[in-house]
Amino acid sequence: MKIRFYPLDFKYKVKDDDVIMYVFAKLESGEKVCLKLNYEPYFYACNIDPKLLAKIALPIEDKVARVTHWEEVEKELVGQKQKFLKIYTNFPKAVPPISKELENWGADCYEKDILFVQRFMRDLGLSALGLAEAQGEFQKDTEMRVPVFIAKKIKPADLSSEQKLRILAVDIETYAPTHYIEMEKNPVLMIALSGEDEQGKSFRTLLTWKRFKHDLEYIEVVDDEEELLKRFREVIVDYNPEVLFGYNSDNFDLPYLQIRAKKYGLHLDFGWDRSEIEIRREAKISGILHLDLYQFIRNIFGKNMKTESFSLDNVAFELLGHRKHKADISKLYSAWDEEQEKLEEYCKYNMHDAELTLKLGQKLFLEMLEFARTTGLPLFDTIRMSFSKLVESFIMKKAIAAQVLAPNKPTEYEIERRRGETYEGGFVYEPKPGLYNDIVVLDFRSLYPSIITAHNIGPEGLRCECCTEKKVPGMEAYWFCTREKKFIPSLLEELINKRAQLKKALKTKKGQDNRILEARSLALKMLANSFYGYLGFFGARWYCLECARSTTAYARNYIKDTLRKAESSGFTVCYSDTDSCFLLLGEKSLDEAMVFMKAVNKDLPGQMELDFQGYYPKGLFVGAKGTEKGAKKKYALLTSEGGVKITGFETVRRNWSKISKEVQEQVLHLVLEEKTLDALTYVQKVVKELKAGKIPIEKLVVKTKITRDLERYTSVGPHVAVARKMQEKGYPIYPGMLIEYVIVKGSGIVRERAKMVEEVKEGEYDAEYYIHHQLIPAVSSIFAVLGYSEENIFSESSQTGLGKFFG
DNA sequence: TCCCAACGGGG
DNA sequence: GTGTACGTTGGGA
Repeated sequence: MKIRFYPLDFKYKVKDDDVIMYVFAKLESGEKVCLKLNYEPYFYACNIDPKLLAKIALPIEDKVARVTHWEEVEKELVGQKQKFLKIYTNFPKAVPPISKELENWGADCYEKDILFVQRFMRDLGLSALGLAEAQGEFQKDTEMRVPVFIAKKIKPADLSSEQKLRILAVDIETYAPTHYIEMEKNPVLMIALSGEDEQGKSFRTLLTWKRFKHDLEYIEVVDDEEELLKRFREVIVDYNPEVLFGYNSDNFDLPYLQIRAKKYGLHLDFGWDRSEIEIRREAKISGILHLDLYQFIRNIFGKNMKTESFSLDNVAFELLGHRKHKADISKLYSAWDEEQEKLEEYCKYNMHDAELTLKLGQKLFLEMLEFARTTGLPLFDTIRMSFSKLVESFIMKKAIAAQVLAPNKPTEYEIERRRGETYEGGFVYEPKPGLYNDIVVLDFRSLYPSIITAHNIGPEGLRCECCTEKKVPGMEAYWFCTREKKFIPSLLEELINKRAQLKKALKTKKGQDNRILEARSLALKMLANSFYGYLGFFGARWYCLECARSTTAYARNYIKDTLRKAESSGFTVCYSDTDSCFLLLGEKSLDEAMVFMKAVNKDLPGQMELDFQGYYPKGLFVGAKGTEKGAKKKYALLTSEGGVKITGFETVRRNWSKISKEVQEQVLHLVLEEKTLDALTYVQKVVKELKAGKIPIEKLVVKTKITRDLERYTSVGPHVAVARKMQEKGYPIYPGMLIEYVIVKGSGIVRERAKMVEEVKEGEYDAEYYIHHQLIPAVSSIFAVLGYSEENIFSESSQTGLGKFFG
C-alpha cells in the first residue's frame, strides 16, 4: 500500500546485518507513523585497486566492518571530472575506519564523514515537514507507541500543505542556593508546560511538590521530586506533542530532568520507540522534535537581531515585545525553604517563561523550517548549526544533482595553515572631519554576492586554462573562468534569483498571509550573504581564499571606480565604506545624482547594482581620537524628515550613563540642524544642572557587568567595589550580574566613591566626575569638528566668553 | 606577550 | 555517532 506523510525527524538503528532508517512522521490524516526503511552507508574513493576491498575486515566494538559492494561512478571534484569508486559498507560506523585503512594504502577518500541521517535525507530528496510518499505495509509492533510502516521505497511528493502541529514548551525551576548550577545535588522544584494542539486549543500545567496557598488554576501538586518526575513523564506521554520547545533546554532543562530522573531510577522514556532522552551536546527525544530556541537564535536568527545578549528576557522583548515576569530567581531556594507565601510569584514566573518560550517557538517556527528546507536537513540538526555549516549543507544538497563530490574537511594542520592566511577587506575612505550639506548616499546592493556571481568566483573556475586574460583587478595571479558557469557561483546566483522572484510574488500578494514566503526570503537572503564569508572560512570544505580575496579586490575596484566617476561628474566624495558612496551634491541636483547612478549601473555586470540609499541635508564626520585623521565608520546624518541617523558613536554602551547618551544625541541633533550655539548652550546648561545637583540620580547610573567571583578580581574597579559592599549587605552577587552604581562627592579614588544607587542622596553625586568622564568624552569630538576645544566648552578660563556659565 | 580555560544560556 | 561549536575574554605563566 501507499501512504503520504510529513517527516518530523529521523534516526537509524543497526539490527543484526541491517541498517534501518526510522522516519518519525505525521500522516496526511494527522495520525502519527514511524516508517522503517533499509538504507546502505557508503563513501567514495579513488586511487585504489578494487580487488583489495573484499579483503577488508576491521573489528569495531562487537562487529566487523566490511565492504559489502562497490560500483564505479563519475563525479566532479572541484571542477575536475573523474572516476571514483562508490564503496558500500555493512553499517555507518564502518565508514571511518575503512576509509582510513584505504587512505593508509594510498587511496583518496571522500564523503566519509557525512552524518548518516543527513546523507539519507539528501539522497532521497526529503525535506523537513515536506510531503513524501512511501510504498510498503503497516506492521504490528508493540515496541512502538505509534503504528509502524515498513517501507520499500520513499520519495518526496509534489503537493505540500502547511501542517498544524501539537506543540509544547517546557521550563523548569530548580533549587539553587548558589550561582553555580549543580544538577546532581539540587532538586527540580517546578516544571511549567505550555502548549497548543492542532486545533489551536491551549494547554497549561505547572507541576510542583510543595503545598502552599495560591489562586492559580494550572498548578498541580505532588508529594516529592520523584513523584514530580513521574508525573512529568505521564503528562508528556498523554499530551503526546510533536514538537517540544525550550530555551537553553539542550544544556539545562532536559539534562537536568534526565539527571534527576536517573537518581531515582526513573526512565523518561517518552520517545515514540520508548527510548529515553538522549543527552549529548544536544538533547534528543525519538519522535518528539525538540527545538532549543536559544540554539537557533544564538547560531542563526540572532544575526538578524539587535540584542547583544540572547537571554530569554532580551530576546522575548525584541521579538514579542514582552519581558519576563519580574521575580528574583536567586531567592527561590529560600522562599521554598522558609517563605512559602512567596512561591506563587515563582510559579507565575515559571509559567510565564514557558509561555514566552511557546510564543517564541510559534513566531520562529517558519523561519526554522525554511532554513531546514533550504539546506535539506532535519529541523533538529538545522537549528543547531552555525552559519558555515548551513551554507555547506546547502551546497552539499545541491551537489547531488550536479554530480559534484564534496571536498574533505581540512585537517587540523590545514586549519592552522589557513588561520595564518589574511587578506585585505573593503575599502574605507577616510573622511575629512566636518559638517557637510546635501549628501547623497548610494550603495551597491548585496555587493559581495553580486560580485561572486557576476565574475563566476569559485574554486572550480580559479585559474582555468581557457580564459587567462581577464585578471582580478590588482591580483595578477588570480583569474576565473568566463566560459561556463561554475558550481559555487551558480548556486549563489540561484539563491539570489529565487529571492528576487519571491520578493516579486510578495509584492503582488500584499495584505495576504505571506509568512511562509517572508521566512523563505529571509533564509535565502541570510544564506546568500554568508557565501563570501564561507569561502574564506578556515573550516570550509569549499574553502577558497583566492575567491574571498578576489571578491574584496573587485569590490574595492568597483567602489573606487564609482568614486572616481562621481568626482569627474562634478560630485565631491565625502565618505565611502565597502559598498557605499557618500557624495556631496554641491551645485548639482538630486536628479543629476540619479542620472549618475543610472550611468554607473549601465556598466555593471550581472546582478550588480548601485542603489539609491538616501538623501541627507546634513552630515557630520568627526576626527579620530588623538590624530589629525577623520574617524572611519563614525558619523551622523540628518534625514529629510528631521530624524538623525547615528553610526559608530558609542551612544549605546551601557557603561555610559543616561545623561551622556542623552547629551550626545541632543548635541548631534542640534549640530546637524546648524544650531551649534544652541548645542553649546545646551551642554553648558547640563553642566550647570550637574553642578547644582539637579540631575536625577537615575540618569547618572553607570552599569557594568560582574564577570567572575568577587574575590578573584585583582584590579578593583568601581563596579567591583560596589558589588563587594552589596555582598556584605547580604545581596546575592554572581558572575553575569549587572552592577549599577553612581560616583559621589568626597575624597579618595573613584572606586571608594562608587555607591549603590539606592544609597545615593539627591545631589550627592560628583558633578566633576560626570563632566570629565561622561560628558566630555561624549561630545568633545563633535565640538572639535566645529573648532571648539574642550577648554573652549568646559573650562572656566575660556576665552569664548562662555565661561561665565560655570561660576 | 603568549597560552589556556571558561563562557555563553539556564537557576 | 560516517561525531566533538566558536569566537572572545581574562587570568596565569
